[in-house]
Order: sequence, then C-alpha cells, then structure tokens
Amino acid sequence: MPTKFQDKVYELCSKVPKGKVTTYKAIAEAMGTKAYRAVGRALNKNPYAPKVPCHRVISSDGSLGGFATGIKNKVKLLKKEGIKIENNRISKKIIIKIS
DNA sequence: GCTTTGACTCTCG
DNA sequence: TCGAGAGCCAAAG
Repeated sequence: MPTKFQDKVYELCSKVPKGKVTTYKAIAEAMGTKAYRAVGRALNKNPYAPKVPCHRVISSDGSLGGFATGIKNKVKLLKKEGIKIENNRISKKIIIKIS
C-alpha cells in the first residue's frame, strides 16, 4: 500500500466519470495541496495501473501532459472513452472539477 | 537525512 | 502568441 497521498490521488482519479477528464491541478486542489507535480509523479508510479483510469488525468491547459506507457496509448484509451482528441489536445469543455 | 527529480502550473518578457 | 524562468509538494536516490 502506497502513501495516503497517492491513495487519495488514485481515489480522485476513480471519481472521474467515463467520457470526461480531469487535471492534475484539480486533483491536487481537491486534496487540499498544491503538489501538482507530486500528483503526476504518483501517477507515473501508478501501482493501481489497471484499477485506476489515470489516463483521464491531463494537464490544466488541455494538453495530455504525459503517460508512463506512452502518450499514444493514452490518446487511444481516451478516444475509446469517447473523448475527442485533436493534435494531442483535449477539449477543455470535457474537463471536470473534482468535488 | 539531505539532495534531486518529476505525467505540473503560473508569471513574466 | 510563444518561450523561458520560478515556485510548489511529495517521493525516490
């Protein structure tokens, strides 16, 4: 079991509904921290790999940010979810905020 | 136990 | 509009 911080990150990731995405910033803010980078780093480890849809987490300005298994794979996964991706950019309108 | 790094974000030029 | 620099926190080395 990873740290509480990571656990929180993964939990928030799970809260993202299918067909929508969220941002690293939103996650960090949701857990009451500004460790945006720590969130990304935690997801890179991704001990919950298939359990948590970490591919639904992107950067704040709509870019994909990055992906451990490759951006291309991330794009493919998101497209499967019904998310439109253009030039490695996600429509900001589908970006949601975590409660 | 301190230093470096990172799937980030913001601000300034 | 685009590029570079600084700031932030947590985990790994």
